[in-house]
Amino acid sequence: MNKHIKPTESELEILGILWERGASTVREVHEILEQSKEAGYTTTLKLMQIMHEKGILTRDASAKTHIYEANVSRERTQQQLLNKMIDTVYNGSATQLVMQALGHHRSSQEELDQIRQYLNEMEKKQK
Amino acid sequence: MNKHIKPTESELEILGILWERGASTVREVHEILEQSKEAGYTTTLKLMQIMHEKGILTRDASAKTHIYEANVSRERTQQQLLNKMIDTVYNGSATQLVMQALGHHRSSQEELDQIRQYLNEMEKKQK
DNA sequence: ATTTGATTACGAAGATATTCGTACAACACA
DNA sequence: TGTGTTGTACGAATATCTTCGTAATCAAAT
Repeated sequence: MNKHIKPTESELEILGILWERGASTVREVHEILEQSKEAGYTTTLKLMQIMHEKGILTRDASAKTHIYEANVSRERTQQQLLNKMIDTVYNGSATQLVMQALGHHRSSQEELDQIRQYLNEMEKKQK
Repeated sequence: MNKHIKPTESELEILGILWERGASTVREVHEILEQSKEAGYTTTLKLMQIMHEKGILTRDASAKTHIYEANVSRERTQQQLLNKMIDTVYNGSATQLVMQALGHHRSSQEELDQIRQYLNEMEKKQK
């Protein structure tokens, strides 16, 4: 089965936090969420419970305070969203997306080199 | 005023078509939409009417068959979605996104060169 | 043991998005 | 003029997402 991940906006925010922190309690997630967004605690709780029902999160409920963890990989989710975006918004051109991404974010010298190296490797493989 | 664009999934699909085709009738949009999605004609109509109400589309209603056009630029919308995506899903790293985009889409030699050239220009500007 | 604080469970309200049936208007042409 | 076709308007049903109040549960502190 090739599970089709389609997290909502709010769910993505929570996933982002769990990917960064790893397994966490609702309170921990909520406290980070609060920094950028106004929300009640039970709202965050409910969201995470629903995500658990959907299978997006796993949880350890052995202790009173449950511990949640992302059950979809960051990479898979990234790739899925990226593909969708290239398809609908960039009309299929990954190159367009790449250049726009580069154009609007200051990249360090190291990052530019990293990308260049990546390009070189890709070229070799093509031959 | 800096309008904050936040098209829904369905709206994005329609925008994508209008960006490609330019001003179009509901039927024209609908026929393209049908190729990748199942939907009734009136559903597409309603969506485009709502988008018009929201200001996402303009329309010429002088003739019986109305003609719709995107009222948000592709670039602005791309940038907005891209930023959001880099922020939440790529943890702020545009470089990560760029490499993943390159890694999963066969790029032609021309495209690779184009990107390299772009990198060089960016480097010059930095100094 | 009782109180206090933190946590989860549950349900429901509100908001938004999606879908489509039906009615009405305009047009085409036999 | 009458009939069929194509289009828009409108409203409503459905689905989904988001938010939060309240009650029940558990644990720690007094």
